[in-house]
Amino acid sequence: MPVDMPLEERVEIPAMLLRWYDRHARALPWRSPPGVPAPSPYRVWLSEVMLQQTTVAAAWRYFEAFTTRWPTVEALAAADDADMMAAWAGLGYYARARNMLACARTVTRDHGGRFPDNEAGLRALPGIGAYTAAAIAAIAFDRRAVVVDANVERVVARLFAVEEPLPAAKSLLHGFADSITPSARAGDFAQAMMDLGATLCSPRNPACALCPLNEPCAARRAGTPERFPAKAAKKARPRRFGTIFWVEQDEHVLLVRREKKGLLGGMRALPTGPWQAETPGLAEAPVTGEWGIGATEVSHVFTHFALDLAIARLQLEKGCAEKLVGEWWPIDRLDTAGLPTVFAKAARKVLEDRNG
DNA sequence: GACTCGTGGAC
DNA sequence: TGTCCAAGAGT
Repeated sequence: MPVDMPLEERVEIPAMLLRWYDRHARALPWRSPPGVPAPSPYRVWLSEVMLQQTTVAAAWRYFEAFTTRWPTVEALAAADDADMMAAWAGLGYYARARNMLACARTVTRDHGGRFPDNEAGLRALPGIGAYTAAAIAAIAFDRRAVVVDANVERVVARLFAVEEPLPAAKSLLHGFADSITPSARAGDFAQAMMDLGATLCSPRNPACALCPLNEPCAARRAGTPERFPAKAAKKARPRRFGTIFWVEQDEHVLLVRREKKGLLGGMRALPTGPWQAETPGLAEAPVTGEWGIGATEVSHVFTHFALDLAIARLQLEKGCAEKLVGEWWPIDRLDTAGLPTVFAKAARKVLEDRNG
C-alpha cells in the first residue's frame, strides 16, 4: 500500500475532486449531470466500449447513431451483423464491434436483457475488460470500483510522483488509485478523475493553476508535472507495401468481406494482395487481366505499421460474366458500404481520378 | 509481458 | 512531416 502521502491529506482528495466536478463536469451525450440518476446500463456500456482508445469527439456521433438506431440492448442483439459492422466503420478497432454484438446477444439471451450489476459479472462478458467492468459498475450501478484508464494513470502518477515507467507501473498506479477511491458517488468520482485528466491534467501542458488537486500533488510540488507518467521507449513502426484491386463493371465495384479475425476483421473491403516489406505488384489479384497501375497510391498509418498501397484498376466488359467472390456495389452509393477508412481513402482517390 | 488491433487531432 | 496520444481488450 502506498504511504508517501500522509493519510490526512489523502482522505481529502475525493471531496476536493467532487467539488470541482460539480461545477466543471463536461456535458456528454452518454452522461447525466452530477447528482442526476445515471443513464441506462446499456448506454453506459455502449459509450464505454466506444471510448476504448478513442477520443470523445470521435465517439460522439457514433453513440448518437447507435442509440437512435438500436435504443435497447435487445434491439442491438437483433441487429444484422453486416449492418452493425457498417455502422461502426471508421471508428477503428473492429474487434470491439464484433465483441459488442456478442455481448448484446449474451446479455439478451442469458441475462434477460439486464447487464450484471457487479464487476465480476460484467468482466465475464465479451469486450469488457478490467477497466470497462469497473467503469460500468461505478457509473451505471454506483458500486465502488477502482476505475483506471490512461487519464487516471496520469493523474495518479502525478499526485504521487511515481517514477516507475509504464506499463510496469500499472499495478502500482492501481494501488494508488484504490487508496483515493471513495465508497460514495462512485460513478461521479470515476468520471471526475477522467475529466480532470482530459482537461486540466493533460499530457503535455497541465493547467496546474486551475487544478483542484494542485495542493497535494507531488509532481506539481516538484515543478515538473509533465514528466509523469514515465513511459518505456516505443519501438519503431515498420513500413509495409501492398496493392488494392479496383475492379469495375457497369458502374459497380467489387467488394469483399475480410476474414473474421485479424486486421479490419469482418469488415467489407476492397480486394487487396498481401501487405509486406516489398511491393507485391499484382500478386493475389482477384482476376487476371490488363490491370492498370497508375500513380494512384494511398498511404495509411495503423498502430503498429505504416502502409503504402498502390491501386490497380481493371474495367470489365458489361455483361461479361466473370465469377468473382464478393459483392458488386454501386459506385455512386459506395459511402453506404461501411468501408474502413483505409479503403474509403482509396475509393476517394480512384473517384477523384475518374471524375476530375 | 509483449503483441496485435484504427483513427484522427494536437503540437 | 513525424510523434504522441486517446474512457483497452484479447491472446
